[in-house]
Amino acid sequence: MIDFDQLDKLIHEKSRLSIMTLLATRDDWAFQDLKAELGLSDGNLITHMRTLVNAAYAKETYDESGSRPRTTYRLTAAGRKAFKAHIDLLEAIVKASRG
Amino acid sequence: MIDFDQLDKLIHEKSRLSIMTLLATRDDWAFQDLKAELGLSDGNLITHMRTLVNAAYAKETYDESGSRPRTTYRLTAAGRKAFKAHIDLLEAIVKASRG
DNA sequence: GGCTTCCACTTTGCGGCGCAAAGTTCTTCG
DNA sequence: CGAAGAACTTTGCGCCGCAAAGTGGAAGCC
Repeated sequence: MIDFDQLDKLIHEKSRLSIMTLLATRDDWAFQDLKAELGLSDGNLITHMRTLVNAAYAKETYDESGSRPRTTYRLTAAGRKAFKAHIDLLEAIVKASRG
Repeated sequence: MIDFDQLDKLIHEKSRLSIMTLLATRDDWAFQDLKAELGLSDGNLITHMRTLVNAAYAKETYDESGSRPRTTYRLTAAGRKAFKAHIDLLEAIVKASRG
């Protein structure tokens, strides 16, 4: 049977699952773009991003060269690996539920 | 893009996702069997089952005919439908993450 | 046939966390 | 120079997953 314990709680949470899915599709995401794309509030999003950064799943980059500050995020190798493992598990769940 | 808001919070939670997956594979599940299969504590499991029953995703049946009481659960039509929709969404997420 | 043990749930309490509202800092505009 | 807005940050509330303690009744023991 599937080992549901291996579902990474950090990734499984709905908002972070959506964030990780976006981060996996493109190298860099600005805070504002994530916010707009996902419709999350500022406070909500930053909390999730901090969680992902603390887990070393994402890396934060400040860019102060422009007039307005700009924070971008990208997956780390560990983040990409953990996300892939998570997706593999989800796929197994889907398959088990269809059988 | 995928609408992550449609992920049913009741189903998405890790423990309940595992419970729903089991309930979907077989008609009837006894409380004790679910507990043994998933390794959840009594209090944890009953809380989740109550949540699912309250949501009308599962139906509870008491059987007092034997010497020991026995509580069994099965998915309702609504539960089966909601679970299927959830699995469809997970599948879409998996596909989007592979592309 | 009482007394203890065990079984099958239930209830309770705590800790953690998602979420939005309010706050902060800095830049731009009149 | 003061007000407005942008881009985060902090704070506080409320919900909820979880295990530890509780309950009520059957089973074993003598």
